[in-house]
Amino acid sequence: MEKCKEIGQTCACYKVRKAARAVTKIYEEVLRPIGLRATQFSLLMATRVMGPVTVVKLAQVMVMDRTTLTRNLQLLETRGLITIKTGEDRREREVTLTTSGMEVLTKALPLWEEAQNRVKKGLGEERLHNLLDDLSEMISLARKK
Amino acid sequence: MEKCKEIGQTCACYKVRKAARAVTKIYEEVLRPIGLRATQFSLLMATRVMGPVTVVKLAQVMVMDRTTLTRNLQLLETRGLITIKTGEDRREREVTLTTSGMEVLTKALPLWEEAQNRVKKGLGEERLHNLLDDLSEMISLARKK
DNA sequence: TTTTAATAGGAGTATATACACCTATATATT
DNA sequence: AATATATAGGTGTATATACTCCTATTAAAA
Repeated sequence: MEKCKEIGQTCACYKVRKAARAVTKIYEEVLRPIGLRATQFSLLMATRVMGPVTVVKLAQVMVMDRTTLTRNLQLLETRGLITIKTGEDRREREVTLTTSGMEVLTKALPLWEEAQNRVKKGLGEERLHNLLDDLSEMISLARKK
Repeated sequence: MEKCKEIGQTCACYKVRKAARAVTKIYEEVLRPIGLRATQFSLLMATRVMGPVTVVKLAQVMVMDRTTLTRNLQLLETRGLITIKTGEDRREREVTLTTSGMEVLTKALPLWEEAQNRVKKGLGEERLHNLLDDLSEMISLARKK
């Protein structure tokens, strides 16, 4: 049980989750004025790029459980930032960004940039780039099985 | 709005949260047989090393909101894995690992090692080490303000 | 063509997370 | 000592997350 101390420094899960809480705080602080959570901002961005897109496809890209995505999308739909309607294949549901959603994103972008710059300056551009690459690797690693 | 695509690759918040979901899945998969979530495992570990420890102190170390910690601790207390009792300073509440909690940790450790090894092999020991260091840097960066 | 498989998605439930607002206790100020 | 302030902690509420089990629809097999 003497390992416990090391694990606090070496456990990938612990460290990544802790970092997620920490970095989320930075971004949500700046996004609060427009009432967007970190996940919501990411979802709107993804929808902007991929939409119209099905729930399953979006969940794959976000590495998010399909049912988690459903709940998250419902909130955005209620606020009129996206639309969700049945696709040609009537099993599928297509998610699309609305004009209102686009407007919110336009307001969000400079705020996002504030947070991103703070992280960039804090870590250094080089190091941040490296970090993001390594995280991508970790993500695809987890996808494999 | 053409920036949207890049942001998917460069947003630190998005990437770290996504990685957290991905890596959590790996660890929770192996921990499921003993009924521990990733956060619960980390909390037990932290309590093992730091306990008896106050809620505020534990929250600082975990970079977790105090109230979040309260809810998480309640679950562990209900299961008899920790005890929470009023300290000398009667505002404080001291968290301590129980014998039962220690036993669960003993069972959890080899399972945790499975997951950790999978990540270590996937990324390479060197790269993982680097990644964890960079995440530590990001965490302390977020702590500063 | 009927039956069976696979796929897309939702609802129930439980945990994780944090903000706003509250109480209790200890410390500092006067 | 009485009051004010700071600190520790909890509750209400809302979002985030994912597992299990369910239905609907499409595609495949017989």
